[in-house]
Amino acid sequence: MPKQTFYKLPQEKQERILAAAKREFTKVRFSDASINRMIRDAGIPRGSFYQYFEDKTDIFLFFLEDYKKEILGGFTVCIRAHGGELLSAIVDFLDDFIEEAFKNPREGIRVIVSEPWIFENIWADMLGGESSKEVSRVKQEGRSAVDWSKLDLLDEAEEEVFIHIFGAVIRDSLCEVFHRNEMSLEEAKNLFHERIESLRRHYEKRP
Amino acid sequence: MPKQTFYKLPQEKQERILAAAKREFTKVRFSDASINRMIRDAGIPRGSFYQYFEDKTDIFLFFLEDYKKEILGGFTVCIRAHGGELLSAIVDFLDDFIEEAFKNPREGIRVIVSEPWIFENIWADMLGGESSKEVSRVKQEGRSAVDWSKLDLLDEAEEEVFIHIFGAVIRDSLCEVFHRNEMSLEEAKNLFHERIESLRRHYEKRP
DNA sequence: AACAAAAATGACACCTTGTCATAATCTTCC
DNA sequence: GGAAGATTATGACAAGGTGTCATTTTTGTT
Repeated sequence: MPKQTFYKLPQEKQERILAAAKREFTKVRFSDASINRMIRDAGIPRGSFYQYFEDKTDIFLFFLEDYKKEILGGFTVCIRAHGGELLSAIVDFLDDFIEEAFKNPREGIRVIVSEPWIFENIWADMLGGESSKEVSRVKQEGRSAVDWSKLDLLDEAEEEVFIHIFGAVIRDSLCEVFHRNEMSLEEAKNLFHERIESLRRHYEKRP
Repeated sequence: MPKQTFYKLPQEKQERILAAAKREFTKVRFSDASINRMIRDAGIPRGSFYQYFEDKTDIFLFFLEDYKKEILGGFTVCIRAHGGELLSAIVDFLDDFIEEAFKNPREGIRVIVSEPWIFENIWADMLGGESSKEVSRVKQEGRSAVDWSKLDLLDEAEEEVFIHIFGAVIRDSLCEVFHRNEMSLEEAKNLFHERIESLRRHYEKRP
């Protein structure tokens, strides 16, 4: 996370830097992102960057806080719209997400799938772990929007385990869709549907 | 995959290069691996490297073929030892794998978790996709070593879906164990057990 | 205003990668 | 054997990346 100095900066400058970071990180994958380009874009000298951030990871994590709120917030809305049904909600959410990603070819999605720890970082916020107050709130909301009684889980421990399994499947599928060889929109959607349906068949309570 | 020129090289030189690649890729994560170090280690000039390989990814994929055979082969033996019970086999296999990884702190494991597409590449060999003849054979053996009748899967399609879900959970857990904050050996093992047990409870046929 | 602390700055050292002109070597054919 | 042609080897080079640090500028305090 940014150093003290960064937060003392005028709002305008902070935003300019965040915007440049966002442009860079949504354009190329993390490992290809360049500090050089970001500072050129933001119009700050090289030395200043290191006055504000430790390194690329540092500014990325800062940027990610924003991105997280956006994603988790949107998902929570979606869960509510589906009356707490997590699995129906995710299908809907991913359909939109993929469509969007196919429209703006590849942009943005790279943020999530480019490094294993990134999705995990996002996902962890639905579980626990240290996050900023704001993100914590968003996380709590998301979790409590789910109607857990519809799933066949023994106790809170397995509830947590399920969230991990669920997250793993989504991440894995996202990687597959956006990382490997080309795939049509229909194929991509279908890939998700199949997997979520399998989870539903085995994890939803039967009457 | 390597260019023609590489395969015309004397065996000894090929092996020297592969060995150097292996040392590099098992020491640092993919994005930090340096061609420079590899060629220095292997004692070949810079220009030659590009005569043999396209780039870092190219030599990595070459190295990975070897690594895959090792991993998939070992897992197949383990599946057989468990009479085809996939879930029991994976618990056993991962226990060993993690113990090994904790002994030689962090070495090797990086290969798998450092980039999302790597594990997928390995895993894909249990499903299909283009692989070398040798790997294909290993893959077929692995798949047919599993006693699928013990799992509650509708048809071959869901069998395939399950392999993905299964792989996703393992990869996700590996990332969690080796990527994020420190974790004790016991905690790590327990993390896997919990998740595999949940899968077992929901995916194994009930009497 | 004078002094100390904090922040800004860009040149620098050192790394990386991929290319390319040239040199060395191997093939082939007469 | 030797000359021509194809293939391979080689390291210097350009272009770009990162993190540091001595120096200048700004800010805050007495």
